[in-house]
Amino acid sequence: MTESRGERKERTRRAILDAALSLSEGSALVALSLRQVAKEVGIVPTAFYRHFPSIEDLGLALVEESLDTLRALLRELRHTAGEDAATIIDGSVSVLVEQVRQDHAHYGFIARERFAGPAGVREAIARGIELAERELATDLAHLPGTDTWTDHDLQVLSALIVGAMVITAERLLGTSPGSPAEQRVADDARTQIRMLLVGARNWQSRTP
Amino acid sequence: MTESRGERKERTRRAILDAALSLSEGSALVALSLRQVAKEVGIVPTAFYRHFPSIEDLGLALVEESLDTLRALLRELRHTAGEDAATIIDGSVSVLVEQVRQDHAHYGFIARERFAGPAGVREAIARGIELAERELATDLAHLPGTDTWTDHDLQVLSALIVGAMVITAERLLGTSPGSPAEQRVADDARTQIRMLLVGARNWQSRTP
DNA sequence: CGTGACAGTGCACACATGTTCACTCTCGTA
DNA sequence: TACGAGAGTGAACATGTGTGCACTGTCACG
Repeated sequence: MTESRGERKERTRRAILDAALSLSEGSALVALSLRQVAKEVGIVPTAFYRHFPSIEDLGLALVEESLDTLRALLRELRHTAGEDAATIIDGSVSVLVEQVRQDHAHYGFIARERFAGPAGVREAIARGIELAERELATDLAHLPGTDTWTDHDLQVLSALIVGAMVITAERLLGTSPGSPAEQRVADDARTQIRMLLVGARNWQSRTP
Repeated sequence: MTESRGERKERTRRAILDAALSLSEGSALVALSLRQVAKEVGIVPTAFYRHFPSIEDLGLALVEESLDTLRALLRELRHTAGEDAATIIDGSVSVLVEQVRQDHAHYGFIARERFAGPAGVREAIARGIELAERELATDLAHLPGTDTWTDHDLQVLSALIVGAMVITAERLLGTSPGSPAEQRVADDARTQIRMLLVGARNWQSRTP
């Protein structure tokens, strides 16, 4: 017995989460049956209840986990410093590519459940994205050149950038790691955010 | 009997489509059962097969229909002329708001099934969006001021614009018609596309 | 007028699902 | 060392599901 009681429980909990993640791939959370995941994990259906009261709660746990990796992405992005804007952008997109490649399952889950998931799941994801927008806005406010900007315009700009990131992530999900397609998506994303930043640089907030 | 045989069949076909659209709202296509829609329509389950060979095909028909309304949006957008760029943008966003408001069910369906739907459905939607990007790119090419642009850069720019439109549509889906929230989303979208176009105006394609 | 195509019915079946309950066995603790 | 908590079992249930089959009635057409 090299495993403690708690470790063993945690291990099957993880197995359940992984099974759910893998099974819901190519479909949706709502099309996931308790018995299916139980069979995949290798436990009897009723044992599922020892870990989650329902599939819905399993979904919420999965969202929580996925949002964690999303937050990790943001943290990583924040540390992507550089000399000029161009290198910052290039680095950020690289980080995005890396993360999506690495946590493919989680990002796929978020993409799928963002609109198709149950209400609680949808709201949690929406909150996560909003948070990203707000954080980016405050980050932008501390950058030089944004002194003439309205708070609201900064908010709108970050929404635009985050939106571009989301769409890029969604596109990346459809490509395989290291493929030319992935490279193309990444390059295009870099170009897009550059365009977008050229726009920002020449922007002039109208005083309200 | 004021209804012909064919009209009657078409009517229950429509009823099935509408029922599926309404029932899949708040969930997903994959979580839709044949018996459920049959009960909603008021026919016996097996009668469903007179109209569709399976739920999956029902889904494809719904996608087709939804993509039709998407194409209608594009057509409408194309006719939104104006003096300067600003009025074109304002008009286009207004059209988007109007259309999403009017065909809420279809756009919601697209948003939900874009990633959570079965493979065939996902691909059909992806093709529809790509088509929109290509069409916008050729439209942009005929505009003055884009002579120095690379074909590829034009393509990337339209992907960016279409992406912003998609995200705006998704945001609009969460607001109720005529609400202040809807107004806010629309206004922000106008600002975003303006920013984006300022970027485009100052863009300089690197010769490859 | 008759007849056949065919939308819709009703029953049947085999199967999957969520949840219940009483149970076993084993680790951690008192 | 004794025991209790609790992860996992296995049988049972009511219910929902897709689909097959024989059927009925009625509109359209020869």
